[in-house]
Amino acid sequence: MSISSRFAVGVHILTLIEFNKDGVSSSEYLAESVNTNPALIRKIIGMLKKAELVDVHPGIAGANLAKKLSEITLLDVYKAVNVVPENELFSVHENPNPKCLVGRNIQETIIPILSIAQIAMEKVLGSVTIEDIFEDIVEKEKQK
Amino acid sequence: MSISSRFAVGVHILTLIEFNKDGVSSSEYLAESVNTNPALIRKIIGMLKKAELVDVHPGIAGANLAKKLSEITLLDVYKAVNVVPENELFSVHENPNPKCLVGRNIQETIIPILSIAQIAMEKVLGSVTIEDIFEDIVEKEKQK
DNA sequence: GTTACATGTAACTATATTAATTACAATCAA
DNA sequence: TTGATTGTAATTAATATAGTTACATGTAAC
Repeated sequence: MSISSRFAVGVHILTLIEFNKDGVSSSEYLAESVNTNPALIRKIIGMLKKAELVDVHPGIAGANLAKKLSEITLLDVYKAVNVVPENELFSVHENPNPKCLVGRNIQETIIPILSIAQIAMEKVLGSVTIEDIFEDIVEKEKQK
Repeated sequence: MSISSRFAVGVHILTLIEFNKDGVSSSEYLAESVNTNPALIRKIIGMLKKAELVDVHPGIAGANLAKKLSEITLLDVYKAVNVVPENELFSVHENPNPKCLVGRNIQETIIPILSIAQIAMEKVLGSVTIEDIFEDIVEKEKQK
């Protein structure tokens, strides 16, 4: 199974809001770039708002960044859009048999290891900001 | 989303086969420890067999390890049971708008970053062997 | 060769998530 | 008041998980 593309879409949205900072980033505008429909964008924007990454108001067109580009990491977005349950990237079978030596110890043995693996992944996301994405897109575009 | 517990069950199975190496690890025996049913165990064992981590034969009761404990990493198990598509822990929206600056660059910008995050996670799994799990269970049990 | 038992698989179920979509109430600017 | 936008609920189709039943296939032992 894969982590929902809500995360990638969230990054796309935030980056595009910045590129379009002199314009109005309505859900319809954003949806056209992502290539999906506005309702889905609004759902994701709602999550980003809850995490205080964007400002957006009912009745008023357009979303704006609530923080500086350099202060929003991919990890912030990842957590905002709720694609992985807290500390549960890996699910573990629930009721191993306590009468068995392995059954009664396996969870406390592997859960910390799986947690370290998850944190290693999240640490990478935490080291990249939307500003990095922004700059990289500028670079990539230059080369075209 | 979470990664399927097939992975944790796979680790459980391999560890238990080792603890039970003087006995017969039938799918029914393993299922009792995992606390699920034998058919599910056989399905997972089948994947472990395909990855050459266990030996098992139709008609003959019991599965055995095909490699030394210290030569089986959690990453081997993770790949064997196919819980995450190759290099696609993160899914990315498929058809961003090429007419938009962000749309036509976002994929090639974020995919390498997401790949680095995934590899960081997998590297942790690659650093732990079933032997480590085995030893840790021995330790945990001593403390009880 | 028949019996007993185990593995390998297919099929089916219930549940959950994703992504797409429609619909509409609530909100605000002009 | 009008027109446009956000917020949100509901629906759908597709896919994955985990559990389960059923049975053909394969092997050993009698």
